Amino acid sequence: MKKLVLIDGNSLLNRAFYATRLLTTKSGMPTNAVFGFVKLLLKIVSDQQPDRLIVAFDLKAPTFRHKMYDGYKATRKPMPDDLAVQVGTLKALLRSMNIAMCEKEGFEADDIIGTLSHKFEDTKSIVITGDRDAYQLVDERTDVYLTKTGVSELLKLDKDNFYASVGYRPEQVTDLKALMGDSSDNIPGVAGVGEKTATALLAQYGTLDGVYGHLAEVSPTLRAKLERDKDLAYLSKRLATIDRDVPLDVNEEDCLVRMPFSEEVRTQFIQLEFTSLLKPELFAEGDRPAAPVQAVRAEPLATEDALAAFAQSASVFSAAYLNGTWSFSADGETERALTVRRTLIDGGVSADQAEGFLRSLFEDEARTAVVYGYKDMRHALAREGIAFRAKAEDVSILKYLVDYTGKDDDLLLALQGTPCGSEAPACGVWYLYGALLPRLQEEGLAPLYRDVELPLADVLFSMEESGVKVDTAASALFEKRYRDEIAAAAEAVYAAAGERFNINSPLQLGNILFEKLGLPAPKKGKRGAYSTSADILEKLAGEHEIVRDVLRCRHYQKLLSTYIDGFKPLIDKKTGLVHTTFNQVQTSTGRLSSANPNLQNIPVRDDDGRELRKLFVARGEGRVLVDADYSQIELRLLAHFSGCKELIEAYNAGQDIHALTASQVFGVPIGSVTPAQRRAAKAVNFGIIYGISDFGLASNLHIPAKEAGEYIRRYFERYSDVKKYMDENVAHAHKYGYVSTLLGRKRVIREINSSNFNIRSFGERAAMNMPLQGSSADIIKVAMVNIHRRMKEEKLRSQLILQVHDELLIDAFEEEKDRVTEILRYEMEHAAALRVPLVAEVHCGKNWYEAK
DNA sequence: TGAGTCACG
DNA sequence: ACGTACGTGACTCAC
Repeated sequence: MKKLVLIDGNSLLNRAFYATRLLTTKSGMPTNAVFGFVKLLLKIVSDQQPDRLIVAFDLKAPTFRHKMYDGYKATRKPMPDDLAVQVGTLKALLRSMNIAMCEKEGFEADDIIGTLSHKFEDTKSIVITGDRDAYQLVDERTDVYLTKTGVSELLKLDKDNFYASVGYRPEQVTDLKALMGDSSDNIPGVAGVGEKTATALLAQYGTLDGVYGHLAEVSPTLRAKLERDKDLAYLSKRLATIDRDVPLDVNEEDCLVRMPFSEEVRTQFIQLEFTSLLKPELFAEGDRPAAPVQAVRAEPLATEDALAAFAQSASVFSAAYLNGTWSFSADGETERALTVRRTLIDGGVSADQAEGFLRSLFEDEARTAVVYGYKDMRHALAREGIAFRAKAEDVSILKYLVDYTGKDDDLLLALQGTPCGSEAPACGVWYLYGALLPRLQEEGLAPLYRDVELPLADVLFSMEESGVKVDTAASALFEKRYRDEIAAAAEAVYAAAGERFNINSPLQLGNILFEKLGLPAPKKGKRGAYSTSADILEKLAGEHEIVRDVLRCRHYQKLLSTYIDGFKPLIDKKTGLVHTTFNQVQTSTGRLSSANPNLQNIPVRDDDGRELRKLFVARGEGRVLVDADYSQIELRLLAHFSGCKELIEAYNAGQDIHALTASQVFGVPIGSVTPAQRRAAKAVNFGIIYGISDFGLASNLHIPAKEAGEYIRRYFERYSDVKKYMDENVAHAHKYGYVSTLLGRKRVIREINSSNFNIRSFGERAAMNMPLQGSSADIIKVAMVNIHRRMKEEKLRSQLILQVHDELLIDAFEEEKDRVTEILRYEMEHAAALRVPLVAEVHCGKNWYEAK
């Protein structure tokens, strides 16, 4: 006898939605119902091992029951938006999984299931649903599994246990509903008869007809109710009765459960961020390198012979370093994988032999090492005194370029869904490499990878290794000053408040300012929390002197904790250098990020904070810092991409672009633009780059949204090509799901087709901004690679040490200063040929403050 | 661990 | 009508 599983899709999705905590992807797409559904589906398949499986869905169109009774399901609330958007996601996923789906206009999923449960010869049916209506389907060929509180718990009802579990028989279900009704479907039943009375009546008289045949025997009040609603009772019975004769055209062969799933399903799981479902056994073997897995299991630990044999044959190998253990894998003539512990000596290999092995692989320029995080591995080897001279392939960069998801990229996560266990990361790296390389080609990203990102990894390695010199003596002076300022400001705050409290706590501060002192505040955020942000406080500065002291306290607290105390443990005591880490695979636009410490957010905007830059100095006598930054690179890219004639001509003529914008927006001659007008125009130009909105511009300029909207209207009226360009970006994102940069770097924007206005609007702004921000990143990366190469070629000893998005900093020898300045300017200005000139401004100084 | 705040381009 | 600027990282508090 064959086994057929029939799932009530809507019912189960609904249950899964309420039983699973709200999950969303990083981009905010809700996925909890789909996740719960798929998890249960996989469990059913694994537990039941069915031959066939069909998921039935309701359609929105009215059914025959609506025609019988206007009120049918009239009280049902509409699906919440977060659930409604998941129906399409689920169906798309099921289609990829080759799961048969069935829906029919005019019928509900129940009817489809009822019909299919008897359709096929020699088949036992299992119905999965959260709806008790399906009880009536239980018979010798049909079991019903009801979802209990969670979704993973199922209550099994079959012919034998039904009466004991439920208290009546399956064929009585419709009669029961006829009497008691069903509020969820708005089935009326007999008024005044509930579950208890109905069950008792049916226990006594068997059927609805039986009840009405023995009306004389029931109590007068009950008899009156039954007589009055007799028509409703029979109508209710028809409404509750599942139609088991729906005309359906279902091919039995299409309902086979096809496991394992295709690569497409794996891709969708990754996109939905269902990482816990990425189990290797669920997916087809496909193009996986199967051999290394076998080898790993056969030969997990290195022996002297194994090392020698591996080194002999592996001209291309993958390597990973995790928790003190190296692992290697190769796909050469002798497929193998092995692990080497550096500290614990396993398999008779000594520490020296292990080191020799590492050298023979990594210091050999003729080999290719495929790794995940080349820069980090190069650091790890450097700490052991081993150079990384082999040609490198970095899978983390491949993944970043090809399959950007915005998730934290740790190796183990990336390896989920590969056939390799955690004991063999190198095998996983090899697998990912094989999977990603073809996609790099397909997407036209190979030049960006080979000519820019991969060489850049070497540049970043060298920048991190060089480090930046910090003047620790000066740092101590700043520290003293900040502590004094904080203490004074805090005392002033306490005096004005009449009590001591924690000024660093927005909660306590809000209560003091807005409750105790009664300052006016717009209530903001959930649970009525007050905002104490600088933006709000600055508006209140005139109301009470405490506000200025709070701001002063905050200001110095920020400088002290982030740039003095925060830096201390990161400064190398012997050398006085800080070595930041540049993350090359983090941002959605292609920019770098900097951490531990972050050297890309050192204060500069206000004069007081800017002084901190005096702490970052050239590393000794005879050295100087050379700083170069692009002038308005994103606006120049906007002129280039949009083809806007006015902007292009202005840049070619070296005009002041903000003044020009001011003259256009405010309708005054460029010579009579006031400083305030120029400032406003500058904000408009920034707004354009960010994907402008009247509200955003208004809050930035502190003007009414209507006025801001007027600025924007005038801007786009004057620069209509810019408007057209922005619209094209949004349209492209809608159509293809991504936008791209000058060098073809892509950002997938799934938010763009969201039904949620906020999420969609965010996607549209991102679509407008990313090509500009990302192209700027492309260009400075090209410049960095070329600058590094030029300095090497010309044997200069000066070192590139920092990149701050549109700025480069070189720690230069005095005698190389002029040459370095020339190289910096030339390579930055020639990193791309645009319709407008690229301009870099270069300055020198003993410290970063002077050089800026 | 997440929210609030604030430093940068 | 909706409720907002784009991209980061670090520190602090409070759960």
